[in-house]
Amino acid sequence: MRPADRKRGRRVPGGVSGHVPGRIPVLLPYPFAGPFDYRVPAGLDPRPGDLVLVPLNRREEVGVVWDAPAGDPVPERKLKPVAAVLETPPMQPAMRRFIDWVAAYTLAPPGEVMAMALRINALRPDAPPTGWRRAETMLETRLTEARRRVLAALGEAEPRSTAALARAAGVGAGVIRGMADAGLLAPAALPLPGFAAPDPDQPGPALSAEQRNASAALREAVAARGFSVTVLDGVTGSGKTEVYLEAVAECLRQGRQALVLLPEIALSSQWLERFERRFAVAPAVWHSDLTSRTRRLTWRAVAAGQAPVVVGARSALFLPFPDPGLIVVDEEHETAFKQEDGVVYHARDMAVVRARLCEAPAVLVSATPSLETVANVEAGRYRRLTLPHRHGGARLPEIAAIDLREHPPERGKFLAPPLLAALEDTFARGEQAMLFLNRRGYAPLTLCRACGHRMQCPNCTAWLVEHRARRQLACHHCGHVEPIPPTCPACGAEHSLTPVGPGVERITEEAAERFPAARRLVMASDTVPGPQAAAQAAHAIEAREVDLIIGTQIVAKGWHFPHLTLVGVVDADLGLAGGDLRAAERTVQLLHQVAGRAGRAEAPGRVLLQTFSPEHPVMRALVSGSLDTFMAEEAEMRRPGHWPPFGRLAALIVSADHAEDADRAAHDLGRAAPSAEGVTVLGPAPAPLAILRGRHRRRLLLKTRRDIAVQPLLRRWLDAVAVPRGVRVDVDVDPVSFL
DNA sequence: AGCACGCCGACT
DNA sequence: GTCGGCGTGCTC
Repeated sequence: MRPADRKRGRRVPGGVSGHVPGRIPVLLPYPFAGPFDYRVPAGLDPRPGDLVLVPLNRREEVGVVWDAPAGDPVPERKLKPVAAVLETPPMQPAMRRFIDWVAAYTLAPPGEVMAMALRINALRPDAPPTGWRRAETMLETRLTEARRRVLAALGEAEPRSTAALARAAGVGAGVIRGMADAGLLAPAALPLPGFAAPDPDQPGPALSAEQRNASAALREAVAARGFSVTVLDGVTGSGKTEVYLEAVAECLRQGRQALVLLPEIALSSQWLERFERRFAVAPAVWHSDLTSRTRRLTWRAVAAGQAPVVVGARSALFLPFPDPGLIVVDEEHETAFKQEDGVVYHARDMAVVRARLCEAPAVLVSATPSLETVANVEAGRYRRLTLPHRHGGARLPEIAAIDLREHPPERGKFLAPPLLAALEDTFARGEQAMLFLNRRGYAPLTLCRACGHRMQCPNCTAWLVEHRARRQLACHHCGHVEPIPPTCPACGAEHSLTPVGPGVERITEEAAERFPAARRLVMASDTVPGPQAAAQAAHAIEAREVDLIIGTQIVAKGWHFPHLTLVGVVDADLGLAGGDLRAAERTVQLLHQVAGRAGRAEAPGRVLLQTFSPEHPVMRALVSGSLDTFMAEEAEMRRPGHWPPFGRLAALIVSADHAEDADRAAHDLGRAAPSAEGVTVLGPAPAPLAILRGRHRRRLLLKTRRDIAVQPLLRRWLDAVAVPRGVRVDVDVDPVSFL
């Protein structure tokens, strides 16, 4: 008998659990079509959900005992025996059903989906502690000044990490190492945030009557302990976070765990501060940049029910909550919730599925709910709570368009006179301003004035973006970089390469010329790379150490800057180019979110949209504040053609190293396309990014009525076509990107 | 995903 | 004569 079984008090053998006697299906974390069968040796009794060690092709792998018997039974003689049942807590039935559901919906191999739930190395023993405390026996021998500072910084209480200690003492990490070697410091486990119990009953910020009503409704949903979906739709600055934190509090009172999904956890320093203001402790956080130790400890704490609240990116959906009592998706309209590589899934939709499978309430939060969500409200599937007013008496900003045909910027410049005047006024009043342009770098295109050559990525159908500070041209799709050439690579002309169009760097340069006294801060994914940088930037803005923020879409996300009163959108038309189904919807959402950064406290906010088409419905909707009307009109445009949310879409992306291979495979797929009433196939056509990372790409789009499931159609379709080696077909169910 | 097997170039 | 390049195929 193995120790593991003894500890779990299993009756051995005989009691085989409802499967074919002596054999069990085991799902392995690889892209196989389904689980593999294994023989159960005498002395082991693996049950569904158990983590097991099994032989696989000369190796041993960790898998999970699955529920469904495998499809074609493999001949008895091929079966290998299960090697061991692991001590790790078994995977819950609700999680197994969730994995099966996601795999079936996205057409991903189930093992690949399960890998997301196991990828935490939960099995390895703990890494050695990574912090330091004072050694027990302190040899007060000749301490250097640096070493004395380290001991002073350390104090007697909490152990601290090498990096934190070095920073606090103003010494290098080498000093810490040396002290450890000399026995002055002893290793100690670092405390992990997120496991402290938040007190739901400690008083939080004062809520308005409107907020109290909404939070009462959410608390009821949590108290009902069943599946429901509530949409919390409140204008920017209405205090939605504080409202749903009351639902979290209710969940905690029940002793259940809560999960909050944020689109960009790295940028959520202000969210974490709000959480701490409400509950006095930090939540556990989950995202891809955690150290492996923190990952492992967090995963285990979640599995043991000891992390009361987890705030995380989309991958947090696959954490092993034994009994979640609430799932919140904040900024539910955000496309960042769509995972685009590996298993292609939408975390907002899968959060609703997970909530349903574990009979918990889901809350979708946004100031600009997606059309999908609005359609679900109107169909009666989701309940909607509305917060129509800003919190604390603040008013919504006044939004106006600047017609660039009437008010052109100076030649070679991008800020129109009315916007410059507004900036000047704002700075004169001592208030803060923001310029928004969703484009990183200096210029999106570099052109030779002599021969017309355009600097292009060697691997992608994309222009290279100039990053002047780094003296580089970069591809934003594949990461290719090259130095800015001194002469035109096509014609050899000197001084002929010209930047065309603006990026945030170029706008910053223009602002610096116009307003040399204004203190500027650029916020883009490359200048604000991580959580610390984001927190630092936010604090600098809050402390009024910054007058002008120039940023890409990362400035749109939920920030609260009380002294910010002017937002200038440099190119409001930017997102509308290209025939993307959701271009208008996304542009309205993004610009509305950006606009919502203005005037969140006493001083009223103002937003100026630079556009060449102020008559465009998107601009009209933003200016008049009639977002609901716009979305209703957008919906009516999609309804007759059965476009989402009134129909279903799935994309097939065919890619190959050679264009001919991609074309041939795409045409073969096109010929085998399903045809039926209510089913349309568009394409094949070259993808807008026809070459990406050196691979040639073609797209086909399957569109069906809403009452037709796309998965069986897709399965039959893909089974009917033999895809040659070297050609890949990726399936994207419910695509949000059409590149 | 690994990790074999397999058939073609530069080495002791 | 071998070491080894990574193309392709299998893993219950």
